Amino acid sequence: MRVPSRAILLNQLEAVFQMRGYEGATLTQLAEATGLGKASLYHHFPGGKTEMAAVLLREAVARLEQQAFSRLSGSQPAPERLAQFVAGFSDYTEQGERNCLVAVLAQGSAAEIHGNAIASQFDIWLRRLAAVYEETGSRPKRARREAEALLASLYGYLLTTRLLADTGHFRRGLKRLRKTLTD
Amino acid sequence: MRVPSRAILLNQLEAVFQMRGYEGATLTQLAEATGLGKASLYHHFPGGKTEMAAVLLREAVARLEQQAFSRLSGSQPAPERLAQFVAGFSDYTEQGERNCLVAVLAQGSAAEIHGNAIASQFDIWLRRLAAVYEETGSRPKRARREAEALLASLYGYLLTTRLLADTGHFRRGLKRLRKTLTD
DNA sequence: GTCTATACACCGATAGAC
DNA sequence: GTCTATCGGTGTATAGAC
Repeated sequence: MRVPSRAILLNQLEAVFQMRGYEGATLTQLAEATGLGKASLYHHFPGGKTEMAAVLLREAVARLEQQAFSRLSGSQPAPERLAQFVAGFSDYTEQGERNCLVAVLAQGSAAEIHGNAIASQFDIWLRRLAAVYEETGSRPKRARREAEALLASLYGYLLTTRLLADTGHFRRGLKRLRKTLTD
Repeated sequence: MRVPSRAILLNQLEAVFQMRGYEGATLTQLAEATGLGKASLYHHFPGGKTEMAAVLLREAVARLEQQAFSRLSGSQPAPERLAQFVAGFSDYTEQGERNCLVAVLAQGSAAEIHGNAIASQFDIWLRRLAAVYEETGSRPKRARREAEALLASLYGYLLTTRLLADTGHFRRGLKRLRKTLTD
């Protein structure tokens, strides 16, 4: 396998933060998940947990962009692009199996560091979604509300899937959501 | 003041758990928020953080029942009752200012203790919501999906409101949601 | 680049005086 | 019912050998 080992390492670390949250992820758990010793983690991330979270956050935003939001700019009709975006979001979360790190890092003490960056990133995303809704004929204000409703639904399904401990809930919910978008 | 001081104490503790999460809420912070010493907290909750979380969870479920779900059983038309339920949920979260403790305790290490109870409680809530949707003419399967979509939207708005750091987002979203229910 | 061993702060929790 | 003082354990982080 010629997969950059750095990517594997980041994926393993991300899994711990997703499951335990920022405060809940201890260096012992992060070390176990990666198969490295604590000191070795500090070789890769001299800044410790703080740096890990910062790197993983940038990485998560980039992946969301690539897998979901990039599908908003295409040649298909606007509703079809929105449905593709929802499908991309599902891919990003691995069909609801994994949480979104952006949401994870917006809570607790991590929010004090990353809160502003996350808030402005979400506003950018909402503008892009709203622009697509405007193509469907909605006026700016209404388009913004529709964009907000869509993101709330996506993150809502992601959250309630955890509350219900059932990823089938996520898959069915997003399927339904895609259908309402293309009707 | 003739307000039961126990209620004030619980409210102060709940605020810390809501803002910092279960792991993030330290005894030092809990003590500071209540104006008590750590040892005094152990007088009220001999089981420590574990007991606080358990008591607060029961209390939160009871308040959700009282403020939101109880409005599903009334004499008005089903859509109107659903809108009332949404309004009650808004009250419960103080218009998005405060997070839902049930959602907070479904994450990290607290999930290992309370996860099962939370999952079955949410299933009960979904059944009650689905029953109301059935009154509007939806078949059981569809009613269940509509119930899931409604809860996902509510908790989604609560989450994205935190991501955006803007409670106006929550108020507008729920207003919009109520409107779609009664149309 | 990985390890063992360790430093030191803070965590949850308890003892015991008042 | 509240406090101060303190315990043992674990958290993050570092030193230094290999």
